Amino acid sequence: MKAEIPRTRFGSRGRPEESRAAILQAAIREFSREGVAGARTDAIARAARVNKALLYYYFKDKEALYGAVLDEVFGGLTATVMNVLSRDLPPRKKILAYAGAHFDYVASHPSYPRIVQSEMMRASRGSGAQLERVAKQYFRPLFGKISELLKAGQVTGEFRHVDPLQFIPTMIAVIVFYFTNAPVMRVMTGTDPLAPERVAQRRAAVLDFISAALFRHADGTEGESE
Amino acid sequence: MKAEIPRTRFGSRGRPEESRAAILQAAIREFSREGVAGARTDAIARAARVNKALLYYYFKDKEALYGAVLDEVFGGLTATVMNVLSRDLPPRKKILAYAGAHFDYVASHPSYPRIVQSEMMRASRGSGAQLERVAKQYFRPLFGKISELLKAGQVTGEFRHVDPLQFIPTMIAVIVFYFTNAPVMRVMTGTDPLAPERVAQRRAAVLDFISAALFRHADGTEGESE
DNA sequence: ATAATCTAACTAACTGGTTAATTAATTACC
DNA sequence: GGTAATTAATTAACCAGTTAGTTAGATTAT
Repeated sequence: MKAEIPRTRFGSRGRPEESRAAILQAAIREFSREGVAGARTDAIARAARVNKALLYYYFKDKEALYGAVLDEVFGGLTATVMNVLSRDLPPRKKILAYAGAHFDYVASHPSYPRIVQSEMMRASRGSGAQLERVAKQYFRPLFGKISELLKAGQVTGEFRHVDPLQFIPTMIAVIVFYFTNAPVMRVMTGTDPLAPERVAQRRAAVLDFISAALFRHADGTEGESE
Repeated sequence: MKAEIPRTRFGSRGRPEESRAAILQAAIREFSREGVAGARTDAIARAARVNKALLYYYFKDKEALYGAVLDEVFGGLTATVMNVLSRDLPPRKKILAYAGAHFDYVASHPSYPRIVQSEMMRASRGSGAQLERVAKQYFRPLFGKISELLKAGQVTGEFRHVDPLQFIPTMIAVIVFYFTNAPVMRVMTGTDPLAPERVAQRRAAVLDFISAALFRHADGTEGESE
């Protein structure tokens, strides 16, 4: 009756891993575009070319699916970036290598910073569990590594004396903000902020800012707060 | 006889202005906590101690209410900050006064940065209209003023040569990021990032970063990207 | 078989928005 | 000056459309 369907869908009896992966990717896009509350499970299933019930076969519920998305996103980022931080480099080079890698990762995964940002903002109730998990699992080690690096740079005299608790968030802000706010920039400039040359320009500016704010200059200029 | 102008808003029981204001304030809290999609009109009505239908009496629909919230938030911020930027001050003092004012405004309105940030991230479809309006109405003039200021500082030689299109978003990122990410910081440090002394500490760090990144130092150190 | 993978169809709860009625201040009119 | 009409402000109850999540069964590799 309806046996031959040359549809691209890997319907029943396909590669289960592919189904799962398709759901995850679709979920990343949907969550990043609409936010946790705005994301529709139907839309995710449709985008993944899968029946909605399959989401619930692979993931407990919407929140768990979101959790998996967070792991995918933060996992990928920290893997990339921690690798760079483990290399044996002098402090100045290393901090710039880290910032560059972080920037590049974000730049090449346009939906990621939106998810990161919106997760970071989730304060209240139940969501807190997810945030706590993510912060401890991914951010804490990252923070630790970068703190060490800052300390090392201060010991060699290459870096100004900055408080990691202030400087690290600042650095991440500078790296990420451009991408989360691309929509605004698009409206204001009328051009596409994600065009390759614009991104390259931003990259240079970010590294310049970090250098200016962190590196001790030729003369003895200082000026730390605390 | 008394046919004057009792323009003082006649109505019935209750203070209508108070009801409207209560709705707006409740909406600010709800939208900032839950996001646009996550915000529940029932919850807003409950928090404002008002019947839900009254929201729709004062505002066309949820989206219009959200628009009013945006105007409240962005209006308040730009009013404060534009005032500072119009003062007659030397560039260095003025940029720090601006950054300080921006920081203080955000610090004293804890739910505002969340709204700002989540609005900035709304890219796609229908929401675009709202974002475009806000960007043109509030951000554009602010951008213009700060650009002039940067130019003035460069002319007098006090500032490094930076591209406003890069520097302004960076500066705003540094000012705002700490507050949007307070939940994460709370988890990571175990302390309250919004405690007064922590906020004061952050304020100093922000101004320090901006100084380091923008002010030309005693020696001839330069280093701009573009 | 049988166990893993997948789907059509369904439902219970929720959510934005509406409606029709109610209350009280103001005004029109005698 | 009294009172009926008017109008703003407000609410209880409701509805139609969504939405997350379920169920019962189909398909297929081993």
